[in-house]
Amino acid sequence: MNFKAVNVAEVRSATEVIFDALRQAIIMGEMEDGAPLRQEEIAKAFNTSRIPVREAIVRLEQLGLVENRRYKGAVVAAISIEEFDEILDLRSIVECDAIRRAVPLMTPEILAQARNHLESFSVAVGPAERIDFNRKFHCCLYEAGQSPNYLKVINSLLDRMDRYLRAQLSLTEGMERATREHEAILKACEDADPDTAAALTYGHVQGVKASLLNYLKSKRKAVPTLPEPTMAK
Amino acid sequence: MNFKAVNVAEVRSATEVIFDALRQAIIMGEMEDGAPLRQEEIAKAFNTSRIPVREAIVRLEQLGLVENRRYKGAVVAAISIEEFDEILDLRSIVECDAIRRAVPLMTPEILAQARNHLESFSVAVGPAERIDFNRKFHCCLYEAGQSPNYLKVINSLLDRMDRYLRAQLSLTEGMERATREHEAILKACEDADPDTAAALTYGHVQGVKASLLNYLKSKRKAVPTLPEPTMAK
DNA sequence: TTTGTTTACATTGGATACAATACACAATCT
DNA sequence: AGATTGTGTATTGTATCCAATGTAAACAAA
Repeated sequence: MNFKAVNVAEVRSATEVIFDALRQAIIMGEMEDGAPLRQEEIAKAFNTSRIPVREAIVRLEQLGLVENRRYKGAVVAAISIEEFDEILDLRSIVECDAIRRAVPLMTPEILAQARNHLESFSVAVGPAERIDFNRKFHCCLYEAGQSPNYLKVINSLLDRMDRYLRAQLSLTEGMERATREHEAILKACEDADPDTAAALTYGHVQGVKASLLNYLKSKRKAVPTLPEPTMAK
Repeated sequence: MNFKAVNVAEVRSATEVIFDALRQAIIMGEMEDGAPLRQEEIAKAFNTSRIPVREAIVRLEQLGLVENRRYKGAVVAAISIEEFDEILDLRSIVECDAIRRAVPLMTPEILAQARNHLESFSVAVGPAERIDFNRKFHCCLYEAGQSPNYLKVINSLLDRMDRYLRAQLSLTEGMERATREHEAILKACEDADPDTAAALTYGHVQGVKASLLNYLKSKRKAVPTLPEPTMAK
């Protein structure tokens, strides 16, 4: 007898599989803002009926990743500039407090792992990889705090925002700044200095907010009323 | 032609109706912690099939109001003492910042409405009514801030906590203290003093945390290992 | 009595079928 | 032409049915 044991309790339902896949696709920016999620199409792709697809969509809707309108279906939810402003303020205060709670509970292992993520982040080439390690770095630190509710809020906000960071993390300037700030945050954690870590985290997120809003505003100003003729199909 | 127009788009789906009803029942404490939500039973009660019931349950699960285990069904989610501690810390900082953002945007109408809620709260007799007006008072102020994401987080946390406030708001002491603190918060808002309003809100929630944790700990200590014989059925 | 096994039943997960609605386009009228 | 109405099709919402799983009672063995 020769088999690989698998925890039966972890076998996932169709709903979970579909939810994870859709969530990942949206977070990674593989679906444009406003792109529709057709139940039948998704069901076929996963070889299931529409029932688990619908439940996955309901979950996405509850997370704010899609907007679901009766008899019209779900589309990937976009974020307005005003909402970015608000979400990043909210992230500032929650992540700031999350890391303050976490610092006293950080073990050498966690700090080492965070440093790994930081290193992977700084040498990553593609935007997707960078976004991924950026998140892993921050959340790795927050997770030390054993505060599942803080984490749920943070992750939910990051889920909605992450894909918009591509532009920032494609620029050398953005990468250098992020790496520098991450380094400072990690050092404060290693020094077991919660208040400094908290202040740096707050400043970091506010910095992201400033550069993101700046970028979005300039982009929208560049397209005053109509898309460029060359963009038309 | 003479008829009252009704926005058909607002006619709600079975899923929405069921979701609202279940959510309300859980918030109001009409279902004990751990009570199972049987799909068939609920479907019969609403004269629908189990499909919309399942989607409603998925939404409740995403909000943390129920725990849903595969092939075992959903039960009303309880909150541990550690989680109360965490949730109330999270509420403190989010509500604190929410009111800070809101104060500059408060109109006389909003302030008047808040005062109404405060008045209704202080004279309310039943715990359910008190919980309701307590929430209306606070959220009425936060809503002035036009920060839907702050509100969503706050409401989600309140949804999970509110029913546990019954005991606090059944005591004269708790009511008097709450009314006094509400009065102070409202005054700071009327004075257009965001920082004072924020500080008072923070203190208010932390006060709730202290008294709630104190109550829960004493209650659990009173029942060391087994329930009293008289409680057995 | 206690432990393990079988079996029947209750409950949930998912597939299929049908109903309700939106949308696009043709037909009609002024 | 333009507006209006009818019609067909795509899509979503819900009901019904079957399969997979959990639960507990009945039963057998020690």
